[in-house]
Amino acid sequence: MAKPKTGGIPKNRSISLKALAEHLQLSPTTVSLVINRSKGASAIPEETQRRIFEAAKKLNYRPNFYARSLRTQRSFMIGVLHPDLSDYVALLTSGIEDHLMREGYFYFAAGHRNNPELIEEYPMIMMDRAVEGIIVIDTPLNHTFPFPVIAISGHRNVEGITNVVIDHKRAAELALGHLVQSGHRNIAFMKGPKVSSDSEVRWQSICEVADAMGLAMKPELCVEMEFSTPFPDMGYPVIEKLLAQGGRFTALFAFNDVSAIGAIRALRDAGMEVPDDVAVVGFDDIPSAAYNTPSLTTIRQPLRRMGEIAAQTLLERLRKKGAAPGEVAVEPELVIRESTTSRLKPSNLQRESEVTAK
Amino acid sequence: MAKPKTGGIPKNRSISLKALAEHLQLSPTTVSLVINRSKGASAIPEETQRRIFEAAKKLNYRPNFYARSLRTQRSFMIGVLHPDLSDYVALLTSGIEDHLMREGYFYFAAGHRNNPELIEEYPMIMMDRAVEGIIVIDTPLNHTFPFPVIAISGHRNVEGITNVVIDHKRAAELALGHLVQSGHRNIAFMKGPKVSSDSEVRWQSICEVADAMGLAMKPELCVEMEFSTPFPDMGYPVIEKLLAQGGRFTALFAFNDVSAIGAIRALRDAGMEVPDDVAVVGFDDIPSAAYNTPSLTTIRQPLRRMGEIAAQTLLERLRKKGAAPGEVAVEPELVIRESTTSRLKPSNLQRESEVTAK
DNA sequence: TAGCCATAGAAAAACGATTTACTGCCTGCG
DNA sequence: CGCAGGCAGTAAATCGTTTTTCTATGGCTA
Repeated sequence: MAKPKTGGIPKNRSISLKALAEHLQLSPTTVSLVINRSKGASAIPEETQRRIFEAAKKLNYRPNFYARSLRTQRSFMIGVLHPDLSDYVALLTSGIEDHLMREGYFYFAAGHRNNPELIEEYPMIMMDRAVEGIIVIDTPLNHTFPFPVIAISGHRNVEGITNVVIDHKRAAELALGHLVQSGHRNIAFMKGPKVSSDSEVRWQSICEVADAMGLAMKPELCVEMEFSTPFPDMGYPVIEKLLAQGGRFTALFAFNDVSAIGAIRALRDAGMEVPDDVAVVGFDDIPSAAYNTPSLTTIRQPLRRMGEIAAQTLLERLRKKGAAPGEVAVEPELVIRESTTSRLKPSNLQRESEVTAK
Repeated sequence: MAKPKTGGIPKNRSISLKALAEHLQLSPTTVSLVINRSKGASAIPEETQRRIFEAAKKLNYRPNFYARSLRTQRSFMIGVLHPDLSDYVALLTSGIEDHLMREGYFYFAAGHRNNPELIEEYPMIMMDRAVEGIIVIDTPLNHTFPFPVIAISGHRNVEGITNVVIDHKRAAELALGHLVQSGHRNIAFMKGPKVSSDSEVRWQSICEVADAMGLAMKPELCVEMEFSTPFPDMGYPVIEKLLAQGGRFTALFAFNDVSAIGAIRALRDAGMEVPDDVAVVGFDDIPSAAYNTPSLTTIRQPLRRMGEIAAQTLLERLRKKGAAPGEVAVEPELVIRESTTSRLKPSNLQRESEVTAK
């Protein structure tokens, strides 16, 4: 095992601007002006500026973040609120993080676990911590806030909240189109749990599209999930219920990939093979969708990209106050894999691609 | 769709202590003392205190976080540094978050993607933002820091860093014991990628235990992963390489669950069935392990718990400075599922349990 | 020679809390 | 009568910046 290199000195809690100024025999004002490259610094000669920078580097001066924030009223801090750190959330967050870091922002995250009190409280706490805006994922908000708010997969129409959503109508067309073209008529549907903000809109779109395609949605082939977890267990019991309802079906459109994986497990445990007995379509295209056995046919949401868009939109709103787009939509994509066809080889492992904003 | 209830007023950026004091015809001092329940507040009569609290509530007074932090030199903020938001990291983070929130701390997270510059830089940035300590996940640190640091899956011996680790020796005993008992002699081994801090220790333990069990580790049955991603693709090419080396084996001990899933896919694509042709053991017990097909036999790390322990240890070190335990170890557990046995039913879906600190 | 501008920098007032010393005023006690 | 101690607070310093306003000197121009 490597020897414990105890490299670079601990960098003790750094010195203050005042101390630095004293050391330089200058006033704090001057030093501050130069360090921040303010317009006022133009009056300070090159030589002095050099001295200042040099000393700052040598003494490892690092401005106190709190003092600075207190004065400038800026924190370069964004709050991210989500139900739970699922795969889905992790990908979105990853996209958010990418963009924020590039722009010099940090974020803090909090998971409310669908606890209504926490959903109320966290935004307040974040506000206390002076975030400049927040991004909520799959979380319904009822207030308006004194800062910009972006909702990913939010569908409320709240003043000051910009929704980043996927085109659910198109998604339904892709999924149902694929199944119908593959010859399926008896399709079972899984409605998302009430706590998930996408459930209602996604369901409506499916109904509309099915109707437009002349496809009957038989009640005995529809089930609704009762709870939400970030794990496949959320898809298991609902399939048991579906089977108990006794309808016959050759295909299943699941609410999302996580529940589709649980559903497939439940179908297998009941003696049915996927895709031979039942074809299954998921939603999201989380990383494990491609590696599940059978790999999942699914409606891909460009999650990373959606995270980036959310972050980008937020920062834009921060720059020019006022203009708050109500919605930014992205396009879904159909990814066909084993769960609706017989074995493919090699597996379809490609990742997300494009996006359209409107 | 629900009508857009625009509930509770925006809570404009809240008033200051001074304003509140003025409104009450009291000095800021008094109000501060009472609000913070300082010892000095004992001199203030009940009635006045009531008035103060009432007004604070009515005017929605919320102390300015920056001003307060500036004065008290406390931020109640922890930094969490990780390579990437994988399943593994998400679970740990979830545990960390649980504990921190309970104690009134917040955290910010950053993913360095194994970029050495970022690994250097992020702790500094976090320090600038006045975190009181940091928790690193699977990230090697070379400095010492002027605040407590906890490393999950870290194995360096650095002054001031407390490592939270799993007992790898025990883990190897469990995995190899299980395979040997099931009659396997020709076992293939996957060594983790260099960037992962667990790779070396885990490998050493396997070698020792194999040796102790009189099990030969044939070179043609050993492969090392070249890269690390949070997705199963990290396990795919390494199996192609293993097969190309031409050794015969009936079992595989993968580096972790993610790579095990990719490995299983590669084996299948090469015409071999799991577990019938090859038994596979993973490591971690991430949520999808139980839902993979075949479900994964694996060495479970109590990830959530480890996160909690890390957070708890950090806060303890924060309270009583000085005492810095070098290591806290937790016990692994063997979870037997389909990938090493023929089909089980129902699937073994239980979650993590206990832990031991030493 | 008055007026003006550029140069080089400093003083002082914020930002919004916390905290250490005080200040009067009363009352009870020896 | 003198004073200790409790009561009910307050003044002022401080945390470390940023920013607006100011000064002092010298040189140039009209």
